[in-house]
Amino acid sequence: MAKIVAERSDVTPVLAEIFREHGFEGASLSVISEKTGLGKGSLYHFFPGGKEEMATTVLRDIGQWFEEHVYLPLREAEDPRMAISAMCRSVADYFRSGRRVCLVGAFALDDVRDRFADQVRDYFAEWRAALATALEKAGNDPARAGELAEEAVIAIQGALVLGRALDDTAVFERALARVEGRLLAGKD
Amino acid sequence: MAKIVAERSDVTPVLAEIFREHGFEGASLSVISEKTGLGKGSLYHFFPGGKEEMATTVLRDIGQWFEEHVYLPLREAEDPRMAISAMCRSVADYFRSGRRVCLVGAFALDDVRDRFADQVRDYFAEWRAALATALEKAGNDPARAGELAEEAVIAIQGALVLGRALDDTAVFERALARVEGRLLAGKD
DNA sequence: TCAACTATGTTCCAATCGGTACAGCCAAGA
DNA sequence: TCTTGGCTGTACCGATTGGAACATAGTTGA
Repeated sequence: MAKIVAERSDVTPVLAEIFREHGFEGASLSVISEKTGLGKGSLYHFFPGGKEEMATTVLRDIGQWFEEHVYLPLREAEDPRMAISAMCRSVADYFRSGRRVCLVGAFALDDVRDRFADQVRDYFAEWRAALATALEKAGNDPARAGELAEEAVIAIQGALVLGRALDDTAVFERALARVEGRLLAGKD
Repeated sequence: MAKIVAERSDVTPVLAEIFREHGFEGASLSVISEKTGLGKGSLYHFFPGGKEEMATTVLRDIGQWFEEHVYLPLREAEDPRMAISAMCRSVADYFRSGRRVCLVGAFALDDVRDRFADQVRDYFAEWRAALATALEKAGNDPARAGELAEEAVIAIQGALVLGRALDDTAVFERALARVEGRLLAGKD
């Protein structure tokens, strides 16, 4: 058979979507094999550690994407208010207006959280910290910046839950608009 | 062997805790059998429909608890502001300050949402509606009441996610305090 | 007192699980 | 051209899955 893709980096986003859809336990090797188009042999060639290595790879991938597109722009922005707006756009894009689930959030609610505790914690801790940094640069005092940042992350995650529960993308869009407004206003 | 408990209603809360801890796919019959202390024979006597029936029973149980302790008091409160405060206390209790996960929220993020879509949707829809009713009675106009209610439910769910991800119960407590303050203030 | 019924533990089942072994395939370098 | 080594499909492994069957023990009503 011809060498078509054969790079871990090509398979990782597909794996991410599978884990998002089925969760860790629900993602069986057979559905992984089917949706990636890779036989078990290939899967274990790329991920000798099996499902666990697939999941950590996916989590690292997600972490890197957020670091590059969200955390770093927030931390190093010249105009923090513009960076915050940009974050909201990126997040809306990434989560497809709530149609897409946050894999890290889903893992956090599951008992697999324990197996990936470090990566799950870091994802949210860095998000909160980067947003707080931007909020401070926008003129909020440290305590207020931390509170606003935490509230924003909470609202985004909660909106993903509620939006999927009600099967209504408007929930997420409304929530994100509120988040942006409150972050930019800075007051209660 | 002696008849010890032998009621569905005795097993249901245990099942709920198992599903909360492991998710639907992760809750195998063997752990269910172990934690309930019931053999497979007994489990299938009480729940002929297998795991699916166990889950729907648990969801119905949760729905009834919230109807009785949260939704109904909110809808029929004489003093809506006191009812809102009572809701916050009930919720903090129920979720054990964030140490306990919202099973319905966890299901919403999983692909099992599709199998229990109606129960998942109703849980959140009724919560939002009951809270909005109380907020209207407290003097908010309907649009504002709906927005505040949605925001509160989102914040609670998001706080459960973030709290578990960071393994920090203070996250949930802070969030709930903010929710109560904002619901009672009524303004932005 | 004795059948009828309910609850329970044990056992078994086919299917599927995650994972391994391995033989061959292909493209590229020597 | 031949070799090499990364990739792939297939067959298979033991373990576990969700589920069903069944014999028996406890309870109950006649």
